[in-house]
Amino acid sequence: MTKPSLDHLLADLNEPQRRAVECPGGPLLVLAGAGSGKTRVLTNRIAFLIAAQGVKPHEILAITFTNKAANEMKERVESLLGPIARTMWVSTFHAACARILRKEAQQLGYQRNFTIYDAGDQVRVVKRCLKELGLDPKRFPPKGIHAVISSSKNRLVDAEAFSEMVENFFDDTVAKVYTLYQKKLFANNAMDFDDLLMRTVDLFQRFPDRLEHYQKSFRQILVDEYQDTNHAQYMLVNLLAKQHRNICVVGDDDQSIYSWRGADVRNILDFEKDYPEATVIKLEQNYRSTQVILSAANEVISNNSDRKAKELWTDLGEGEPVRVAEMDDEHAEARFVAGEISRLERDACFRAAEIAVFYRVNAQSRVLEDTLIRYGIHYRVVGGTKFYERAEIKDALAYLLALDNPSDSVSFNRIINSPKRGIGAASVTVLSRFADAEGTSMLEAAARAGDIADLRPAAVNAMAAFSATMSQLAESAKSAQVAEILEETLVNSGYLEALSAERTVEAEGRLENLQEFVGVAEEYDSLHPDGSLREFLQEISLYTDIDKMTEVEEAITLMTLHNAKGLEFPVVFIIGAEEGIFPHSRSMEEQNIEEERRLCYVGMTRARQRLYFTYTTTRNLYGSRNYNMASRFIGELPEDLVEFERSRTTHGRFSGGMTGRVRFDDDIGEVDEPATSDEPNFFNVGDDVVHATFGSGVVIGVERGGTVAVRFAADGSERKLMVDYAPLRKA
DNA sequence: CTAAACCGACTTTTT
DNA sequence: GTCGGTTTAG
Repeated sequence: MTKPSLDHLLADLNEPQRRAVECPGGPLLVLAGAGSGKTRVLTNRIAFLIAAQGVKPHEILAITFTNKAANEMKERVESLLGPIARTMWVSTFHAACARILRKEAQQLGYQRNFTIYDAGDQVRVVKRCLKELGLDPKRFPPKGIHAVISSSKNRLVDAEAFSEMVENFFDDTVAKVYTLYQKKLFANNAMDFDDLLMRTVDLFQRFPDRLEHYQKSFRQILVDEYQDTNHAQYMLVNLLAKQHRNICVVGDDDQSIYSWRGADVRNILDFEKDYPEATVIKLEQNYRSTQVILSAANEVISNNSDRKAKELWTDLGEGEPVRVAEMDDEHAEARFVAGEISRLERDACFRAAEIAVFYRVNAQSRVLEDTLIRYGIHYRVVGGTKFYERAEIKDALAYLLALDNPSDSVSFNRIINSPKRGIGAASVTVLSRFADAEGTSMLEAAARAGDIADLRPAAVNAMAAFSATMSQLAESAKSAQVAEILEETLVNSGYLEALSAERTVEAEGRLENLQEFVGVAEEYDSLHPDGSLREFLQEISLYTDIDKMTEVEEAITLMTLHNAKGLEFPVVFIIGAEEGIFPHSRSMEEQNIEEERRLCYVGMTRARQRLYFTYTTTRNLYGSRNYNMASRFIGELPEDLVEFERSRTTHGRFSGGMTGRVRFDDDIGEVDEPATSDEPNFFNVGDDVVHATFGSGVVIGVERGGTVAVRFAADGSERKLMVDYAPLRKA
């Protein structure tokens, strides 16, 4: 790869973009509106610094919020500069901190193989703390306590500082839990997500030479999505930038939607106060959406106070009006969306992959999914229950973590009786007490189960067997590749066998997930032939599903508005635009309307060509019926840019007989509704059916979501099957 | 110790 | 409506 010419790096940039790329150094604030080409500015700027300013790649620290964004940036810079770009630090805050902390672990008394606990693990530890302190989890909900601890860490308030500023009884209790919680993490040689940030700042403050070392080495620092940084992250970058003051932050205050996670818009709003000599550049030309969409979004967001004035514009042309549809209920809404999608694919030649539906809460996706299945529209859901949060994946992961870090008691507790080994809560408590008394890990204690007087013989045997399995696995883990270790673990632990023995549809799915996990490990092995289990775990622990979201199959995309940030689609539906849903009732209580409005702005500005809003007059959510008004955000749309329509429903018509084939054939979606009665994939209770594998049977139940329950003649087993996927037909 | 029954929570979640 | 956690019965 030859050096790119500077012209190449500056070509096709507009004036402000070019100024941002060329800015030689010093503090730089780029206010980048949605779709204004900020990623391009960021990558070209990095390349420019290296090619024209003589900055070495390893002197660059570029921070993004997702691994996906980091990888994309790395790739793009690499395509500009070639492999030397690989020595750059391009990563998330958490990954950068983990890297630093692994190197400096001894300074803080940690071992470098510390485990990183995710949110679920964290709550589990809090629960244990509550138990040990004899506190009632009803009065002190673990999740709530954890939230306080987490937000304290994000504000760099450690357990000690927290204890000193206690103001009431509740906080006093939290302080005790917080202190014990930290003690436990340390004993487990573990850190939680928030620790990664807080402890790195702590490291820098306690060991100035360490700070100086990193300050010196990072000559240029760039931070993306700066509006979403929390206090700890703010401190981190500002500490690191102190020496060279070459700090470039990019963001958009109008897209700050994570304040509830500790993000502080002040960080970006006050940048010019922090750095009075800062260069400020606004990117307002949008290369994504039609002018109608932008004008509508501008109008909505202008209802917010306390923002940096910004007005997006485009030369892509006016475009279609924003369409707003009122529907009777969530089913009609779903049918409207499905009908429009069919129409767009047929008449306007949009591909499924170009269409997305956004909603405020995950629970809204279910009805939509049911309907899409019935319409035969392929979809994929981003977010929701995440792959790495599924029980079986966490179990498998816990085995690997325990092999790598024997001190990790959270992982130990997870796997000691999974699969069932007859080691119940009582035995584990005894074991835990023994481990504490002896000052050893629980795994070590299990190996010495025979020495523990209070254990039942059966439990002793089970623990000895478990311990033997673990040491055998640890032994072979020394030389094997990750995928082999994983497979061996699943087999030798008996996990796979227990799952297979269940013979249920659920277990089937879990086995598939585990297979996929093995696939992930195989991919890692082939990508990193010299990798280790530890490095694999490191990568996995900071990984989320969104990272691997690629536009592969032809399917529409379903996700929450939060997950939509940073993405774009030619066609966007925002559903459930109702007071109480969006804006969400919780945010209204907390007076966070402005953040909801920013969320709306984010959603709208994802759309390239077509934008839809839908709302319903009545909605069933969480099992009860609600009557909502249209969202205030609908009212904030400029009338002349909107095309409004209402479902032409005759109210009160229901097709009777709840046999699982309830249909309302009375609204706009009607034209595209597939026929039900002669559908090949439609079954009623009592139908005789034949399955390719299981043989003949009878339908004993019809459920929502295109699922039928079938009892099979061969073995009398009852299975739930997806009619659209299962090889099932009427006899 | 395990399985069934029961109870209540439930916004969003880049790491 | 569903999940996860806790209680209770076997």
